[in-house]
Amino acid sequence: MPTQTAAQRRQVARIEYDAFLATCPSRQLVDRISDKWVTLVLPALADGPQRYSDLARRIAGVSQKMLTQTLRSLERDGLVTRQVTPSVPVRVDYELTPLGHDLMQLLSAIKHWAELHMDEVLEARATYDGAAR
Amino acid sequence: MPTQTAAQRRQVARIEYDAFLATCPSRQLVDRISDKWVTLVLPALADGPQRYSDLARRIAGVSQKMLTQTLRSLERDGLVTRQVTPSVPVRVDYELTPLGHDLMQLLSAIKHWAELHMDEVLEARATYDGAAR
DNA sequence: CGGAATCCGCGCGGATACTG
DNA sequence: CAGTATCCGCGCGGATTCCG
Repeated sequence: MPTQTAAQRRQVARIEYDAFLATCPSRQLVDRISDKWVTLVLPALADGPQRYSDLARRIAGVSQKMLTQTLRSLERDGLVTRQVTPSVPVRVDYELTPLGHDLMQLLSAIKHWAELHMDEVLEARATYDGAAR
Repeated sequence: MPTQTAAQRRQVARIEYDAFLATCPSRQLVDRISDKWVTLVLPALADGPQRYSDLARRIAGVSQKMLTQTLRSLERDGLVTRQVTPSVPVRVDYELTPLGHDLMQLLSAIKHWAELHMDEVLEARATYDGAAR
């Protein structure tokens, strides 16, 4: 008589498996990097320090919630610094750290690649969709 | 007497604004590239053609639904090709196109960067969390 | 100005079952 | 083996409101 049902054994296997994934360092960073807003915020900081409101305007389409959330996680990961100037009204500047500058260059390369090859992708989509119909 | 309430004007502005974003080509590709599974599938194809089941095993953690969905979108965008061998059982191989190979190199660079600097990020997180508490 | 807090819809994505 | 189809939870992220 089995002490576990098949469903229970599957459940246990899944948990151990997830634990293995959690301990894989690169996977954690890949998840963070492959974030919609991260890939837009970092290149936006390429030209030096930016104010919060400037970022919000440049990355048109982002809500303050997502912008703040993204900046906090980037600060936590040591990729950007947050500089508060206690004037009236308050002024907050964000700047890339050396580490963040490294990553920004990689993401900017992808952004540049996207702009270069967008037409080829659009063409491929048209062909694919046309053949299917 | 205004013909629109403030809420209505805001709504109109939002729609025109979204339309502008939709016509921005690079944004569409950035959205596609900054996909959790895309950044894992493309590097997995770096060593040449891979069978569906091989990919499922290498990218441990992906469901068939997500793997299939990701491969379909990559095929549609002209980044991978799908080769069906009608044997018994069926065999399906996926391979990078020249365009996909280009992008794969950029994503592999990011994956490599993540593996290299994961320790620094973990250290920054520990410092950040420690200071906050 | 630069957030924090709250509410909430809906779409991503996992689990399961079935097919050629 | 390589999918397709269906159900469904839950977390992402937008909208709104309030604060220092």
